[in-house]
Amino acid sequence: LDSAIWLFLEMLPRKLRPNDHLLTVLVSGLCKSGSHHKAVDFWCKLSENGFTPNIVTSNALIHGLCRSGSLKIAAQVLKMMLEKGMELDNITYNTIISGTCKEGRLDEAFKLKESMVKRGLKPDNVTYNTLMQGLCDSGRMDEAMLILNDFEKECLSPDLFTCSILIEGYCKIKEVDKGKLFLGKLNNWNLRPNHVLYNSLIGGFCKIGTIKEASDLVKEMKIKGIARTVVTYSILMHGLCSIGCVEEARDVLKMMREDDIKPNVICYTLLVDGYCKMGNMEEARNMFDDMSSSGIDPNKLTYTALMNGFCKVGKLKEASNLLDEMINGGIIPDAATYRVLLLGFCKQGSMEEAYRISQLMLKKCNFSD
RNA sequence: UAUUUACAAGGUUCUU
Repeated sequence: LDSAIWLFLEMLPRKLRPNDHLLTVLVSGLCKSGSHHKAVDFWCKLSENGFTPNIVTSNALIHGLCRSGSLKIAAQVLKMMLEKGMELDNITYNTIISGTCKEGRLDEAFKLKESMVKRGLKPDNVTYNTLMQGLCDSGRMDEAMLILNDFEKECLSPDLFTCSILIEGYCKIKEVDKGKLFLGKLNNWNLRPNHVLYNSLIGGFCKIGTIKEASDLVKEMKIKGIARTVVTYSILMHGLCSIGCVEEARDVLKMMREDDIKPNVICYTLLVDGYCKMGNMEEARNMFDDMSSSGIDPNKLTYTALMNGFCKVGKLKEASNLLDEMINGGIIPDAATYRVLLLGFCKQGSMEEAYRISQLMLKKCNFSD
C-alpha cells in the first residue's frame, strides 16, 4: 500500500488525475489495515494538489474513520470536504449517523438526520435502519418499532435489513417469539425471508435454551429453500456448546457435510473452546489438530481459547508453548491472549514466567490495546 | 468487484 501511495503522489506534479476507483480502494484499504492516519494524510495531499478526491472516495474515508472509532477525525475531514465545496450525499450522512450510533450517542444521531433534511436530502431506508439499529442496540425496542411509522410517513418500505434489525433486537432481549412474528409480516411488505432472518431467530432460540425450536428452523429453511450458510450452523454450534453439549455441537459438523457446507475456522474454534470449557483438554487438542489436517489454520482466537483451557486446568507449560507456537507462526497475540496467560501464571504464583511473558508483550505489542 | 444499514468464535471484578 505504501508504494501505491508513493506512486499516486508521484503522479500529482505531472498533472495526472488518479483513477477515482483506485483511490477509493486504496483509501478503504489503508483504513482497514489500521492505517487510517495515512489515509487521511493521503486525502489531504491529494486535496492540496488540486485533486480533491470525489464524494465516493471521501465517503470511504469517513467510513473507515468511523469504523476505527475516530469520529473526531471524521468530523475534521467532513469540514474539509465542505470547505472544498463538496456536496454531501445520503451515504455521507448515513455513514456518520451509523458511526455516531455505534458510540451510543443516539440523540446526536437523530439530530444528524434532521440536518440532512435541512440540507435538502431525504433520509432513506439505510438512514432509518441505522437509527433503528442504534435503538435496538440499547434495548429500546418500543422506540425502534416507532421508526416503522417514519417509513410509512416518508413513503418508504421496510426491507430485509429493517426486519433483521428488529428480529435481532427482540432476540437480544430474549423476546424471541416477538421476533418470530416478523416472519409472518413479511408478506405485507412484499418481502421473502432470507438466511439472515432465520439465522438471527436460530440464535435467539439457542440463547433462551430452546435448541429444538432452533433446529426446527434449520429444517424450515430447507423446506422453504432458504440457503443455509456456515453462519447458520455456527450459531447452532455456539448454542449447543454454551449449554455444555459439545458432542452435539460436534455432530453439527456432520449436518454441515450433508448440507455441503464447509466448516471454517470459527466452527472449529467454537468446538475447541467448547471442549476447553468442559475441561476436556484432550478433545480440545484433538479438535485443534483436526482443523489443521482439514486445511484450516487456527487463528488468534483459536489459540487464545485453547491457551485459556490449558491455563484453567493448570497446564501452564502447554499454554506458554502455544504462545511461542503462534508467534512463530506469524500470528500476533492481542491483549486478550496475554491476559489469559498472565492471569494463569499469576494465579499459580509463577511470577517469573509471568514476567517473561509481560516482557514479550511489551516488546511485541503495538500499544493499541 | 470504488463508498453507507442486518446474523457466528477467545480474555472481561472475584471465587467455584
